[in-house]
Amino acid sequence: MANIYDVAKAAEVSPATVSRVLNGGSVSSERAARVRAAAEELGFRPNRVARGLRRQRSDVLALIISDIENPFFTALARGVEDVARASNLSVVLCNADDDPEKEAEYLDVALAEHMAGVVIFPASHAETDVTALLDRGVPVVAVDRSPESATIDTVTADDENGAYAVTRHLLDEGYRRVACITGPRASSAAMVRLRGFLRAHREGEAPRRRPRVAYADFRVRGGYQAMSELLDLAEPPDAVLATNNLMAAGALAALHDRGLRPPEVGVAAFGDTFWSQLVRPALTTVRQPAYEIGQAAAELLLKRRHTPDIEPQRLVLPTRLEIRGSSRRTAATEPTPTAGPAASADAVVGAEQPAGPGQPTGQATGQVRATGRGRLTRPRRPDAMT
Amino acid sequence: MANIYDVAKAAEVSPATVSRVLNGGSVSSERAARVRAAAEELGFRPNRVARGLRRQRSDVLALIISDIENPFFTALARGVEDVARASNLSVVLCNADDDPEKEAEYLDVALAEHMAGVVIFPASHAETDVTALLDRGVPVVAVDRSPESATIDTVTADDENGAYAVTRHLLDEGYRRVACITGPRASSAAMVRLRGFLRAHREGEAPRRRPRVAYADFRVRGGYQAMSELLDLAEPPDAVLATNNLMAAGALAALHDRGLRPPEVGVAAFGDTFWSQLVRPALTTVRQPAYEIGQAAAELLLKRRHTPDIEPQRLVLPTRLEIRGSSRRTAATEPTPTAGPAASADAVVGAEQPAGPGQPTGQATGQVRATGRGRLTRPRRPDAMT
DNA sequence: CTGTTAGCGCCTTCAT
DNA sequence: ATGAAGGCGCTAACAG
Repeated sequence: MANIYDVAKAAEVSPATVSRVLNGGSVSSERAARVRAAAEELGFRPNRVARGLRRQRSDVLALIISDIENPFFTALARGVEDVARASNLSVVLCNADDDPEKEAEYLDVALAEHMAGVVIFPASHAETDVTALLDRGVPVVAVDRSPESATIDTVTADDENGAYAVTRHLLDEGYRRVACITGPRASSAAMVRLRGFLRAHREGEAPRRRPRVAYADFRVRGGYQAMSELLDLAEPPDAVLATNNLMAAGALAALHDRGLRPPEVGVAAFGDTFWSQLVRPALTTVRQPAYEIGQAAAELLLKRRHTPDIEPQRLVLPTRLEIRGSSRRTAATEPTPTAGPAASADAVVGAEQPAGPGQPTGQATGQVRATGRGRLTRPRRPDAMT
Repeated sequence: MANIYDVAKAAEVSPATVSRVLNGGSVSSERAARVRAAAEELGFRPNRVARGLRRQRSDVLALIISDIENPFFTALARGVEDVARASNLSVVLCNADDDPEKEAEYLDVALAEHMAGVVIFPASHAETDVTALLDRGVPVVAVDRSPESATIDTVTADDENGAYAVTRHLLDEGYRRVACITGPRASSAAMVRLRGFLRAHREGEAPRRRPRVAYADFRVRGGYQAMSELLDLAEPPDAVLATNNLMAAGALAALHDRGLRPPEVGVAAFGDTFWSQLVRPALTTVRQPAYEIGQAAAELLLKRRHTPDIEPQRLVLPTRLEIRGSSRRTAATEPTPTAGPAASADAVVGAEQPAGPGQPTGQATGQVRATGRGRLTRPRRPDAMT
């Protein structure tokens, strides 16, 4: 494979001139043309490894996530990618699989490869250690939570207010015993969301009794079991908030198995996904601005890459409440339709359309991208968040 | 950051000795211990960029996929990863987004970074060009289809027989006008699946009339429109096969909007996903062995890495038919249940359980991994494929 | 604007 | 078993 010396020889210039042509140094247009022609002729591709060694920095950015199967991350990845590509950086995805050890390996790779930067969704608050990267000047931005090991740029969704808003919504719909299925106590996300849930209960005009909280494992099965146990109580809840989409799926299955059907029992969930609009009735969710988080993280990275010494920032992005049939009690008290099982339960607020013709496409291929591309033709409700 | 010279000095040996300790050369155990201690002390991390430059090869493997949001790829990625990690290779994911240009960029990166190998799901049969990689000795394995530009190792699912089997199943269930919603004519996957569909029709005891085929775009919206048009025909189909999961979602929505409900109209789809078991009734699918494909691809890559000159291989892996409520006409002719809209439509074949407690978890976290880990406790039906 | 030169960190002969 | 030395391909500093 040709290198710059070969090109230089063919173009009858020095290697430095070839390098300048490649990297935008000042070269007479005549020589530059000769270089380009020679490079083309020889099929020359600059060797990034050598360049990286010399420059002590590559132009590849690592995005380390904990679960590639989670739609949140796919949207996040697009946000990172779109911003990075605009700055001529490539993004590689590393799937740490929620395993601190695997994550450490990828952090090692990022370090040893002198990557341009790392966007990381830390597998663990305590164990994730990014100091080695920082010591070597590799910018690191954390998403969702920040590692204990260092104070760094962080981008998070405003989960607490999201949980608060959706809980308020359930209470406002007239549900009286709203329960929460949340994740393990060790998960800060689970705790933050729970906090918002509890705050909404404390604030009501009439003080309410302490709401039921079930701790599960962020998985479908856990959601199923938690919901089942809640329904077995002497005073079962009449609505439930699941703090992630998998547990919501489990909760829906549990309800279904007992012949209960939202919004008879109200259901809402954290995390808007592909199937949120696909199930009948469609599921009320708190949408996390995954794409925007990715964008913001990449932007912070680029900023810090340019000016390493600015103060670490903490960005908190608002969530959005997507109110759908699963939590609209009003729809449930209407007469049951005859045509199809859920023909009216799909009715949703305002200008939103039923899950049929158009919207699901947006969801499937990444609704969040729509924002970036201006393809979001549906009138947007104002954010339910303050 | 410390380099081997620093370590060598601290350990009072030569840099070559340090290198040998790192890479398993012969070093006296006493010196080796000194080197290790010094390396530990200095927090030394070998610089992979320099190593890559010297060795002309990295130990990172690229997986270039066309759509990170497609569950097929997430499972595929796990398969690649698990095999690669066993050989101490890291895997980075590159999301080419079905864009040949983006794909070319990532191929470029893989080339310029001297990656250990590339597993690629080619965005285009015609445009994807991997010759540059091959010329430089970077092994490339194609998944699903092989690029026109070269004959290389390829791993595919047996889509034609999968389509054949599921179509047979629909016919055997007694559906008489089975239509197919397939992808664009330019997509070889769409054409191969269609071929299986048509073959099943030709083979029946009684020759059947030529079945309806709708060409759509592999997206939800396209599936919706195609289904709508099929239903508008004078003789609408009583069953439909969608050749990917997104179009299936669209088709389901279209049926729903007309008050039709599977299995009244039979529905089956290519691609088993998270929500296949979540919808009611659960969706009959042709499961593609994504994880296994990933494994096989990585294994081919490793093999070729070691022995570059073996003949290119073509592996074809069997699909599996997952029969669920959406295509079981017998269930549909039973009296409509009173408790909940879908209480009985969930009944599924054999030992398979309803979508509640356990199975969805397996799905959500990657059913295919279960196979690898031996966690698949449910009795397996024999493969419907021959 | 252009060429010469040194060296990024490592591995790998080649000697010993 | 060990050390010395060259060079992978590129860029940045310095001269001209």
